[in-house]
Amino acid sequence: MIVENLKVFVTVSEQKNFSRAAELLNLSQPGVSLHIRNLENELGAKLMHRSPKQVKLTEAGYILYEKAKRILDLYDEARRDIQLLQDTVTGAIHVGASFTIGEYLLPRLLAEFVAQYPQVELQVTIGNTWEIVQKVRKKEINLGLVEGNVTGEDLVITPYMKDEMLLVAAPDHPLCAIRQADVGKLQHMNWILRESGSGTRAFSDLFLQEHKLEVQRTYVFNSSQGVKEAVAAGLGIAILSRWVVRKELESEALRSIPLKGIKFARDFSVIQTKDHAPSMAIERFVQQLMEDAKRLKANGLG
Amino acid sequence: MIVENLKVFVTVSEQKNFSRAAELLNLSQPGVSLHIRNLENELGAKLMHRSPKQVKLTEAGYILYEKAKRILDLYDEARRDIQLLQDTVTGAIHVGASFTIGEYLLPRLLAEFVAQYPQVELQVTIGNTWEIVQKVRKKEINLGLVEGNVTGEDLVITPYMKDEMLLVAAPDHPLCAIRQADVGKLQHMNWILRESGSGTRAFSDLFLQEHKLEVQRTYVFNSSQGVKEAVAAGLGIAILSRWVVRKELESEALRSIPLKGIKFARDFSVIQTKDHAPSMAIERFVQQLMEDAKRLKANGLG
DNA sequence: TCTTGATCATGAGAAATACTTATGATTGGT
DNA sequence: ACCAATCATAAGTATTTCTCATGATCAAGA
Repeated sequence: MIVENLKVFVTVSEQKNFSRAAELLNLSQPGVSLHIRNLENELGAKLMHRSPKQVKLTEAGYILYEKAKRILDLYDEARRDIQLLQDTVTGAIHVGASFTIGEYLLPRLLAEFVAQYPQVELQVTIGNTWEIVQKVRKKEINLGLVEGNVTGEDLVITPYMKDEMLLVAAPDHPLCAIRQADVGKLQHMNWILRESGSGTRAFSDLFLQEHKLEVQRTYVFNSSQGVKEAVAAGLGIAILSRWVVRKELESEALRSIPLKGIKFARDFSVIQTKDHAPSMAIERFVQQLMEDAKRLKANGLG
Repeated sequence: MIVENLKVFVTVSEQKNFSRAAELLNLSQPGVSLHIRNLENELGAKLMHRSPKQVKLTEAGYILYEKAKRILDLYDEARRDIQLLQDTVTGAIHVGASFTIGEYLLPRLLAEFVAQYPQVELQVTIGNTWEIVQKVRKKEINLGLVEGNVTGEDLVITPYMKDEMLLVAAPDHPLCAIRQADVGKLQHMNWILRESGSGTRAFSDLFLQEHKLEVQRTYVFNSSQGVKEAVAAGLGIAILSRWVVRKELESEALRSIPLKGIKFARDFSVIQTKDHAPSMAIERFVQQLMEDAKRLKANGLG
């Protein structure tokens, strides 16, 4: 224990007996003597009169005793409060997440959460945005983490983080040669897309539609990994979250193409049903999610 | 330091930076990490989120932080108060003591006192009761510890301990053969006495006079040791404090002769001048003297 | 009076812990 | 892609703590 020295001192003071204190503390009697001697050396004062018949606090000892008792109380309180915090947060959480969030952001968050609340049982379901929203509605999961503009009267939707979307291509793609690409350059391209129902797909569709871009060919994958591989192989271009392509951008396997005057962005949101009060565990989970997002933002990510 | 773990934790919490905390604490950065890890293991909860860009307390960490600050404050208070106690008790004490007290009781008391109040400079003068009283009057010494019935309008005399006097003789002395000696048997004996002015001498004189005892011969020594040697050599008998002959009685070098119906006793007293307020050091010294006497009494001595 | 029991101190060696240096991993900035 | 800052990890060393054995003190009882 952290304050063991003081614990020993208080026990001896109250027992007025080194040997008895040693037993109570599961220690040898010389061990107890040592503790007291250490304290006396550190404080530069004799703390107790010792004799075979009587152990009695000196004045200095009494001063320390009064403080030490309060210190031990405080430490116990701290331990109890922390324990209580963890005990309160029990039960199970079933989290749903879209592929982007579930594969690239959630793992670290979960690790932190279980470290702090080890009593909570966590289950994760990954699916595309549409699937997750459906499961939240059917209460098959407690909360969903998805991207894009989900709507629904029966749902509570809380954006918690900005997500930057990037237009990516293989490094040897013609677009990469252009100094300042603009949207006009994107006509008649081959596009790699996620399947329908995916938030990333919805985002891409919206972009293509808004800028009236003609598409030459499309390839559809139902995983981010597939999309990335296809883009890297030079099969086409894609719009993906920065989180998804972070590693590939660093290793130059993919390249991000900035588009003049266009900043792709969307929100990551928490989706919950309206009706019943969430459990303590869920509340804490959301709280930690928010804090984590804040921390990422402070670090210049988010 | 006793609460070093918490000190490290608080420092890191406030600096929000392990390395900086390490510098402040004169520790290596891994050392700091270790402290925090130990705390986390002991409390079974993660205390801080660590990242190169930010160190932040978890909820459990915040709980501990609040308590830890108060614990450190309490410990500092304790240390300060104890230091204050010892600082207050400074200066010099000049103690005078009669031979009996000075040689047989004072040494242990002094050892205890300097352990508790190391800043006090102690000087001791040993002399017979009369000499000590004179020195107190002349303020050559701060206080005197003497035996017997000292009187004096100008002095404060505080008895603090009973002293038992014993009639002692060599083991082969005729008196030792008598089963129940009484005062009558003490006529025409050889007596070993201390010099005039000694409290022990005054006690002996009073005893001889009260019981109208004729003395055959007297030998006078100005030290207890001399008296004991003379008695042991069979030169005569003497009345001495139990404290003086304790060892000799145990080793059978001398024997105590109980006298029917007579219990020798006198007081040990503290002698101080009336006029000026004693220094803190002197006050504490007297206080400790009293406590020590109480402790001896509790142990069946006094 | 001698022994006995209870108690605390001390010393030596063993076990546990803390500390440091060197190195690795992560992250954000240039 | 590299650099700087920061925390984690590993291995070896140093320090501290612990226990066992023993010694000293003291009072009580045979």
